[in-house]
Amino acid sequence: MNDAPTRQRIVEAADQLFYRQGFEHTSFAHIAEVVQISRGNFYYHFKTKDQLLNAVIHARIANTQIMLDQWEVEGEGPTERIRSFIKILLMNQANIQHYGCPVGTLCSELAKLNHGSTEQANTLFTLFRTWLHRQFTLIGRHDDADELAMHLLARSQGVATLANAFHDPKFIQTEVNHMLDWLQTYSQSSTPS
Amino acid sequence: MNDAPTRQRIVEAADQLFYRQGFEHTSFAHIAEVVQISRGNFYYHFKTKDQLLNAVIHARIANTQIMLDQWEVEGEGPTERIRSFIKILLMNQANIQHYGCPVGTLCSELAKLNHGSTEQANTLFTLFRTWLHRQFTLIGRHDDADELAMHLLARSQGVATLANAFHDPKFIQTEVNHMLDWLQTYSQSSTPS
DNA sequence: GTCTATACTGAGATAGAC
DNA sequence: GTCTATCTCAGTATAGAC
Repeated sequence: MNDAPTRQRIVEAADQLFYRQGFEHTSFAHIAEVVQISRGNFYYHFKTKDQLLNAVIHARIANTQIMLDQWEVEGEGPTERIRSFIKILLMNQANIQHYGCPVGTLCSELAKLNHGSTEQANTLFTLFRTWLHRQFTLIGRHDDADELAMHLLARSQGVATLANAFHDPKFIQTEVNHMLDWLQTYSQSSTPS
Repeated sequence: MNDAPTRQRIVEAADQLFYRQGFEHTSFAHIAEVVQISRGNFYYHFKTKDQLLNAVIHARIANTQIMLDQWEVEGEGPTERIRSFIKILLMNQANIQHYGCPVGTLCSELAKLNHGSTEQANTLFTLFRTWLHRQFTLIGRHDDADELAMHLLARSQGVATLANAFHDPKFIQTEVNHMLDWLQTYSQSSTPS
């Protein structure tokens, strides 16, 4: 099924289970079952559950960076790139309806647990924030690039949360359209005053 | 400290702890400690943790309904009432930065736990949704009242999630202002085509 | 209605053989 | 690097005295 080194397979399985069931609710036993190893073997690779969480967060950070770099290369311009961001709501529609946003739900859970890795998880948000910031700056919104970045981030977060509660694909589509329209009003002013 | 019947004190303490620490992370021992009763006594009032959760959700539904009714009475018109909704982000600013939105975080957690009370918790969202729906209808937006309600709900959810991650009061204020501006564009068209 | 005592379970974590 | 066996502890839940 998967020939990757055990450590990596553990991280991948944990990543999925943390997303689908939450960090706290996911037990070593469950992960071990998915990876098809014994619980004992587990501790050869990760001494504690928190260590595993850190590995998962770092993997997510790396994967997110790769995705953002990809958008940077593929997108013809900043507006087109921001569109890529907005459209992940559609790309991951099914998962979002089932489990919410992987970033938002993890950060919320860790914040409640008062967990030491809360800030590490929040850097996932920061990754998107600074990337969007750069795109809006390129559009010419030097003064409010961060504000626009946060605004868009907040809107997609909200859509994910409600989509998770109401399971309504039409709602996601409608909100994505609104966000694309909203973006369009800024891209037209690409040569600012 | 609190002379209310024990059952009610348990529900109130659980409500707070579920909000601050999450449902799963909160133990009977912790609640019992807050309420100053023994763990054994606990089971006289609630046979299971799920029963307690249901009591908490119903208490929240009742309290939310009271708040919405209050806004209905106090607000001079639908626009003013919707402003009350938007401004809870400022009213509860401190709590939201610490613990996120009480509705959103509970629904997200229960969805991940695949918990039987997920739908019950989601009715909290529905309460706001239908209330906002009515206000937008009164403004004259008969055709897209629900869409506008969901849109506003989503935006406040997103703001709560990011405020929880970044702890930035200025961000909340900025977004609230944007929402109030957005609302204003609709209230002016109160006599629709 | 409230208490103490206790049973039962599952989870994180360790030791040591292979 | 992987396994089995085991420890410890916290959490839910029950029984029964007061």
